[in-house]
Amino acid sequence: MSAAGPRPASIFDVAKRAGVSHQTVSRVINDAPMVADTTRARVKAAIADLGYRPNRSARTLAGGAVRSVTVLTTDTSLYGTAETLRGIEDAARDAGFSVLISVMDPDRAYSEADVLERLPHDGAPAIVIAHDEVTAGAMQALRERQPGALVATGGEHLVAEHDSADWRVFLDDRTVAARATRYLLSMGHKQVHYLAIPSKASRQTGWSDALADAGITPPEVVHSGWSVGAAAEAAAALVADPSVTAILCGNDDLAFGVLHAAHRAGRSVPGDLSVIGFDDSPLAAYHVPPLTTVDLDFRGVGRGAFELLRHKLEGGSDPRPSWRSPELVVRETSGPPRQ
Amino acid sequence: MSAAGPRPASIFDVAKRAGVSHQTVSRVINDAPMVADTTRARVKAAIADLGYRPNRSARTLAGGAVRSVTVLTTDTSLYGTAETLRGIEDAARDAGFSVLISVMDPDRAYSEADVLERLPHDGAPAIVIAHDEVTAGAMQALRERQPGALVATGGEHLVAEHDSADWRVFLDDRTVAARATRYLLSMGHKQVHYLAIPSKASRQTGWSDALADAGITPPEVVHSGWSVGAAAEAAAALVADPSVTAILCGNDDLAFGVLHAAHRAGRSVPGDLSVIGFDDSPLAAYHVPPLTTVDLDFRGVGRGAFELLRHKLEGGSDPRPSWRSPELVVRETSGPPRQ
DNA sequence: ATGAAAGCGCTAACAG
DNA sequence: CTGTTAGCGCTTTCAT
Repeated sequence: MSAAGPRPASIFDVAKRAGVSHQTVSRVINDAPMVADTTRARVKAAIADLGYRPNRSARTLAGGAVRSVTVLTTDTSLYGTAETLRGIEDAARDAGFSVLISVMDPDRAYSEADVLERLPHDGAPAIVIAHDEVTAGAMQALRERQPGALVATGGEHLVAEHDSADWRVFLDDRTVAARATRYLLSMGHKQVHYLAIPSKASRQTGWSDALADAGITPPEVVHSGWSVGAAAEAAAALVADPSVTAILCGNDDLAFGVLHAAHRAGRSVPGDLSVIGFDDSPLAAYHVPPLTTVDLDFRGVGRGAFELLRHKLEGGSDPRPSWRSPELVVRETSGPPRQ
Repeated sequence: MSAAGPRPASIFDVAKRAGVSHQTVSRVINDAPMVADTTRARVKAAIADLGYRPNRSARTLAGGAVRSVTVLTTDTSLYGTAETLRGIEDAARDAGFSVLISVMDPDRAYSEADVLERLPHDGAPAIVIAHDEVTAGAMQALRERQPGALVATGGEHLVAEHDSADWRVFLDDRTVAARATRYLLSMGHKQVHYLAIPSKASRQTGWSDALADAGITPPEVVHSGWSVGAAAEAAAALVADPSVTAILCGNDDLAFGVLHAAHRAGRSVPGDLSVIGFDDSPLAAYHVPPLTTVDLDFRGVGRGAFELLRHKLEGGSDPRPSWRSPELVVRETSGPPRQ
């Protein structure tokens, strides 16, 4: 009813076999200096013979350097989240960290204690992928309890401006949203509508700012769930309205939903209607027609989040942002309005 | 340069504050019987006051019941993998387990030691989402080292038939692949082609079996990578061939790629060409045109994998498969060949 | 119903 | 360069 057979080899077994103290073994497995080459070799041989592998729990407990990150998120299947996670994993693996992932329910309420409960122990390093109320709450809770061991991605809108930014990593989707909106305007569209993802994304701000700058009153935002299906429904009325010629969508999935709805409503794209998404998900370029969207380097941001966390943990050289800036990728779902 | 401020409260702090021994506190946090109600209340109050939370590493080290699973996989962004992971997470959370995820590089070679390295300690419970050589290798390595603490999903083709199935959980995609093939044949297609995902999936076997049963020699399989783009390229020649009227694709992404290629080649779907995918990913129903595909309950399988693992760990009632069987979902990318 | 003692496997701080 | 001594915070097992 239980796991394996005999008790796994411990550091003491290795020590005995190599004829050294357990401490020397510890030094070897931690690549510490001050070990004679011959000793090191002998220990390594013993390790190999015994199939010894260090016990992570023991290491953590004994207070060695931290080697794990917990990622808090609500939905691993959303493109942005999944990619960010990938980036974190990549970077963490390179650094020899293991990744714990804790998925929260977007429809539940979490107390501070509930959030802390998700860490392996108090003060454990964490990265929050914040894009909704639940994750934003988790972010705040950890921010207060362990500011030195927290990094969050996203949520630009969620924190006060004066707050130091040394614990957050995000893409400037606001600026690019404004750019996308201006691009549509410049092609002759008189108005640009916005179909919003559930998260209060700053891209919405960029959109309305750009409209305001152009002297246009932003129309009412249409809200959608995260799924393609939800978007298709939410946008049904919008696409049916012949006066609507351009829709900016909170992400690619919503854009696909809009495209579907437009097709059903008999409106051609981009002839009757221009549609722009956010994410540049893998399908965007291969949709029929290919989707105009915004390239968002979530994977890079994930890497950046990990690097920043590690920096906070261990010091060392300041990590510099290394991800691509958001960029508008014009494909075939956008064009001038048909006159 | 380090985490939080003062040392987090330990079981001893709680004990002192509640005026009991640390052992009693342990009993309380483990819901053990044999604790007076008043004592229990007092301890709980102390826990709340101090904001105490048990340290997972210490618990694990001390040999308490295991409360974590490590999931080994190669790609968290593939639909099937992501959904399976979701299912595992859901079930694990319900059971109070934490989920460790270890993502392997599909293009690397891993020794047995490399695989074991990814577990927090020897004998730690693991679930392998096996769908390529790397994960299949990990599955075998763990199978040998710790048969009692391993469950794998997928990989029906990877193990000998006589092997007991008490550690694997999978969808019967072979049968449904045969059914899909027969469905195409029954509509009048003389031949059905297959665009394969990199993984040696049993759906390919189902396809060729169905053709053979119908007295048709299966055409050469066309191989594709996992991405939509790769599929579009891999299928370019196939879709350009007017004698090809039906293509079964290894998954939905490949199908989207084929649809894209077909569009570029000027072949109409389903008039000139029928296309069927696997997965019923969220986009399938909303593609233009909606994709005929196979519903695969990965999330259910993920749950099932966790339940099975837990059963192996703790005994208890036999978990029964609770996921949906694969089912063909006919939408608008399939039909009779144009005569 | 509660407490005391021992130890899980490891690292840290000190001795040599 | 190497060994010794203390814990880390918790759960056993055995007393009481």
